[in-house]
Amino acid sequence: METSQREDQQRAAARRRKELLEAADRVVLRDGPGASMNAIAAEAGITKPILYRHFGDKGGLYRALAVRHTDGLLAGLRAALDAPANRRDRVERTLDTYLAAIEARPQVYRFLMHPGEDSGQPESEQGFDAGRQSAPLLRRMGEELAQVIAERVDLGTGGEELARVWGHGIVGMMHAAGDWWLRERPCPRETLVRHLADLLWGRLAAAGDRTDGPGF
Amino acid sequence: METSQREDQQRAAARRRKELLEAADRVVLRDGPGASMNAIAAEAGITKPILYRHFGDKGGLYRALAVRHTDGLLAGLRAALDAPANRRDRVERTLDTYLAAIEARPQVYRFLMHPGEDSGQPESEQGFDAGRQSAPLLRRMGEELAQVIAERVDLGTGGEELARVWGHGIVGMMHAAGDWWLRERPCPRETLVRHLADLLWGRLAAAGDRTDGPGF
DNA sequence: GGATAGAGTTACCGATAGTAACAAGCAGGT
DNA sequence: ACCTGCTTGTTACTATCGGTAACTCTATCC
Repeated sequence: METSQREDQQRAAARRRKELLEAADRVVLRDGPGASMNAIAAEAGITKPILYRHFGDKGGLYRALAVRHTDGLLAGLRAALDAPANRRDRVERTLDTYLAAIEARPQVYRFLMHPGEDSGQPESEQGFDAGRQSAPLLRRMGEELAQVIAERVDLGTGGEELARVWGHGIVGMMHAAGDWWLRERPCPRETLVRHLADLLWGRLAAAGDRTDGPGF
Repeated sequence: METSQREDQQRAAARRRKELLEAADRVVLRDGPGASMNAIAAEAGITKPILYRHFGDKGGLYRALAVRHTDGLLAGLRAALDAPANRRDRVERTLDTYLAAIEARPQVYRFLMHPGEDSGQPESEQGFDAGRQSAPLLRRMGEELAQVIAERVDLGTGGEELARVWGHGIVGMMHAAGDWWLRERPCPRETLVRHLADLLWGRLAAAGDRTDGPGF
């Protein structure tokens, strides 16, 4: 059995690429999304042009980095979404999976979602990049959820379009609420999950008007 | 009546600042969020250091720009939110106000929300800035909505916290769905508004499971 | 031994944010 | 008349960053 030279080289390149990505990960998590290509190359023990040979440009590197993390998160969400349970439980578990992920690794979250903000010391403002990572993650999650909704919920005619609207809308709700919650931590995670599920369960429509209060 | 020299100067400075912001607006809307300080200064008929004297740094300029647009949008949303109508109508009108705004001026929207993406020709990737504008707008809208919810909806004890969760969640839903809709335009605006309002009205909870389809 | 291919380096380019340092107009006080 | 102080404006510069061209080194295959 002869592993051809070609195959060997390709495997070596893939391994190298993975090493570079891990180095980039360390730097980005340490220096924030403003990490420079020079810094990443130095962390990997090499120099810039090699990074460019592997990833094309900075966007390519950051995209590869984002895909790594995004895939991990999406796998978890898919599991929660497809679990054998009633709908309310599935929704709560999915919300909780997402929130637990961003709670556990806020640095990664900020890299994926808020690539414009430094995470560490108040460094110079310039040079951050890869702003376009957040939208793809949100969009991928939205499409994923839309598909699950369309598959498992009976929405009648035109349900496919409705499912997509809801998929993106629910993901956006989860994202914005999670972002706010991560910043202010106003309540424990389960509470947030319950509140959001309540919202999706129509509690806003069911609640009565307030008639008390000053002036009424 | 002596207008003191000091007051005159301050008014002149404010007027100048407004002119500069208008020039910056034109450039940003033409060149996308990657507009350089040099380009903005040239459009205003001056040179860079003056911009820096007025706005401190690029973030300051972009922040001032964002505040301008954000205030306009928020005023419209407040009006729709406080209109004398039943809750469903208010919700639909608010959603429609937001979506109409981003539909009418997508360039402004992209500047506020996706500062990382060029809008025009595929220019060089570097130099965009002011990534942190989108979060403040979303947060301000979330807090605004939370306040209206807390004021007008009876949510029982702990309602204030619930209102904030919902405020941010609903704003995120609106934002993500709007972003997706603006990109793909899969349906007319009224349809999107109705779908989102239906989601908030608990139609997801009320719908039955699908039992048809291949394999079941 | 000599050609070939990849990994790696140095040294550079062009653009950008941001900053001195300096010049010109214009008030008011002496 | 002259100086002082303030604002507006300029030119010319620095530092940094993304990205690239051209070169070297090493190992492998013929």
